[in-house]
Formats: sequence, C-alpha cells, structure tokens
Amino acid sequence: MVLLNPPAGTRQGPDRRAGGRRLDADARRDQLTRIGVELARRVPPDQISADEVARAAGVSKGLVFHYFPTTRDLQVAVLRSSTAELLARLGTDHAAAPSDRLLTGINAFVAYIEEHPAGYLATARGIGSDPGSMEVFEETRAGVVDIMRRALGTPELPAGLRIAIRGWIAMVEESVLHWVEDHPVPRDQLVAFLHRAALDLMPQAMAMGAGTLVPTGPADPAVFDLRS
Amino acid sequence: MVLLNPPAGTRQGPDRRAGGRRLDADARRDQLTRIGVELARRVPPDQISADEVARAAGVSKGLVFHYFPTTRDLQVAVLRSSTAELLARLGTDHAAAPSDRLLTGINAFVAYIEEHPAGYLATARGIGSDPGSMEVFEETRAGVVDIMRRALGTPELPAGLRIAIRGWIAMVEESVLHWVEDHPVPRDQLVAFLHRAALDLMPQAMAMGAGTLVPTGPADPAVFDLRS
DNA sequence: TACCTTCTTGACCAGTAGTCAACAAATGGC
DNA sequence: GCCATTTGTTGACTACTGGTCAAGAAGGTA
Repeated sequence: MVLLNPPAGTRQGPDRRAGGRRLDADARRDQLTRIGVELARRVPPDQISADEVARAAGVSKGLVFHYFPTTRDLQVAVLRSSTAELLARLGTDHAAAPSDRLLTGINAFVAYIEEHPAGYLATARGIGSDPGSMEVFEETRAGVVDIMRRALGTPELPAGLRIAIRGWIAMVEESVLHWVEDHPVPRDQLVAFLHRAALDLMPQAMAMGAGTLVPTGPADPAVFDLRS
Repeated sequence: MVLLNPPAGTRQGPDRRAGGRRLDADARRDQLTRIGVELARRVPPDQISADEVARAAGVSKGLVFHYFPTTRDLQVAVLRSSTAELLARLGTDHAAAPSDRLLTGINAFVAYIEEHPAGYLATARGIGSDPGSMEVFEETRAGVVDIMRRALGTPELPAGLRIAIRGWIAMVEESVLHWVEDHPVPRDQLVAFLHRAALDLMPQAMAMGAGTLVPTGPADPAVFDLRS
C-alpha cells in the first residue's frame, strides 16, 4: 500500500521487450503510428488508448505520451495515416479523360471499402466531436474534391460546383457503405449509377449561383411519383 | 483526509435545490433527458456527462445513474430525443403531390440546420463509435427514407432506389452543412438543385438491379470536362 | 574515462464513470 | 394518528484511465 516514490536507484534490469530497444524519434513515432493503424482495424479510432499502443509496442505508456501529448493526438495521427492511403489510391490514372478518371476513382473507392468495410465505417462515422479528428475529416474530403478538380482540368471550382461535388462525395460514401452490407444490386450497376449521377449533376451545379436556375434538360415532376 | 464511510445517521438537512424534489420515475427521466437536450446545444452529445446533467437538474450524480445505467445510455437518450424533433418536422404536408412534398421537406431540413447549425453538425458527425449512437443514426436515416417512401406512395422500395435515396439524403446533409458555413449561393438555388437532383436520380436508381443499366435520357461524358 | 544529449521508464496524480448502503418522502392499511 | 412498505434519492466510496515527471539508461564524442 505504501508505495512512496523511490527517489533513486531502484531500477530493474534492461527488460528488452519486443520493440523496447532505443530508437530515434522519427522511427519511434512512425512505429507507434503504424501500430495504431493496425489496432484501428479492430477498434474504432476514438477508442485507441495510449496504454494499448504501448503494450502492443512493448514500451511504456509514458513513452507514447512523450511522442503524442494527448490521446487525441495519437488518434488523430492514426486517422490521418489511414486516410492518406485512401487519398493516394483515388488520385491515379492521370492520363485518361475526366469522365474515365472519375469512373476509375469510383471503382477504387468501392474497392477500398470492400477491403476494410468495418474500418472505413468506423473512421467515416465514428469520428467523434474532437476538433482534430474533424479537421482530418475536412482535409480528406477537401482532398477528394481537389482530385476531382484536377480531373476536371480547372484551376478553381465555382461555389455551386464545389458544394455539389462535396454532396456527391457524401452520396458515394453513404451509398457504398449501405450497399456493402448486403450487396443488393450488382456492383457494376452501383458504380454506373454513381458515375452517371456525377455526369448529370455537375452541369446543373454549375448553374447554381450563376444566376440561371437549373435551365438545362428535362425535369418532369411526374417521374417522382411511383403511383403514375 | 480520513473520511470513512459514516454507516449511520450523519445526514444533513433536506437541501431542496431547484429540481431536487421527489418526482415519479417517468417525470424525472424526462426532465433529465430534456436537460441533456439543452446541454447538447452547447456541448457535443458525446461529451455530456452525468455529473453535468445532475448539477443542472439540482440532483445528485447517483440519481442520474439510477435512470441511465451508463453515461452512453444518457447520451443516446439525448440524441434520440433530438433527432425525433427533426423527423417530426420533415414528415408534414401529407396532402401535396410527391414532388412538392419533397420540396417542402428539403426546405424544412435547411431551416432546421439554419436554426441549429453547430448542434446538427455535432450530432451528424460527432456520433462517435458507440453502438447505441450509431443505432440512433441508423434509425434517423431510415426514418427519413420512410418519409420519402410514403411521399412516393409505394408500400416498399426496390433495393436500388433505397440505396439511391440514402445516398441522396447524405448529399443533402453534406451540401447544406457546407453551404451554411458561408452561404456562397442563394438559398433557393441550393434547394432547387437538391430537388432537381432527386427528380433526376430516382428514375435511374430504379433501373439499378432491374437488369437495365441506366438506359434513360442523355449522358454526355463531355459535360464533365470543363476544358471543353 | 568523463561528459553530454536523447530516448525511456514507472511511480505517481487527478478526474471521472459507476456502486451501494442508507435515508426520506410518499402511500396504504389498521 | 401510527406503523410498515414501497420507491425516489443521496453522497461517500472505488476503480480505472488519461496524463505528469524526476530519474535513469543508451549511445555518441572528446
């Protein structure tokens, strides 16, 4: 019960555990982040604890707090590292035409979610209210918007188009997350639908804020009535 | 320092604070939930603590834990109570035509977010990874889908259409949350865009899973190339 | 060897979620 | 009016976990 701080010299042997060897700062930080990303496949990112990461790495909890001042910082680093991979996979295929690059991107996104369904669900919805995590979310979504901007070949996006692109990205995310639960329609039809949706929505989105109110093409209210 | 449990009779006076009077179980539970909803306007729902609610209600922390076994249960009750109001506001206007009901619903949603921008952002994205909270999220989204199903006048939705509706809802949410930050386009144009998007997407969605692959209308890949 | 820098440790502390035995306000006979 | 039972309520207590810090070990350098 009486465990007073032993001010000197009561130190046990080296105790070289798995990752316990001395590493330089960057290597250690990377190692801890990697271990966190590993853990995030099983545990939602907002439930990763410094203690857990420390145990998995074979180091002391204090060391983890040395590199990540708060648990949130650790979680944000894990989150950022995870989303970086997704962004990297979406931005390929630079030579093709915009419409084809878009299709490739949608396929890559579906593939990514098929690989880590639980993990992506946790990072997409299990963000929590932490400002740092929300910032990563924002960065990621902005990153996807920027990939689309480059695919479109324009230096900047009109406000209406930017809003529509963000909305469309959310639609893709939600559709795929819901689809992956039980695959109720063929995969290629889902992809085609989302691709087609982008092609249809963007021209109208450009009209937003430009004075003209959705002037292009037909829009028959009756198509929205299944009883007809 | 030595505060041993006084096993008998050391109890101070009645101490009737604001809400400290004896209430029957249902009334007390409702009161605590209401206070939680109040708090949720300032604090993200996943940061509401039993202690805080207890203080605001003028009762002991133990009492809150009597009604809500865990802090999560409290937060989920708050969340559910909040989203119930939103659903109630979206499902009105039963007499109008489907397309008009849709428009009314979009307007109601935009109005709701304009009233509680921070609160909605926190509940939409700050859900966290708690299973209970995710369940409320699912219930809410399913509720909106059902409102649209009734507006369409059909007893059940084809799989492809259900996916598309969920996707469209996510698009509306994301677009409006982004729009409300700085209102870069006129409100009515945003609403018109989202309305038009639904009218355009749903017919194509119905084709999903029905064998035919997006057969209706024009789809020119060139419209997706701003350089043209 | 002595010295310095940098990485690492583990005892400790603080705050908070959750428990529980006891208490008190109503309620219902008698 | 009084006693017994039920049920809402309390607050001291415990357990756990995020975070601190003084001290030490490992490696480099002269």
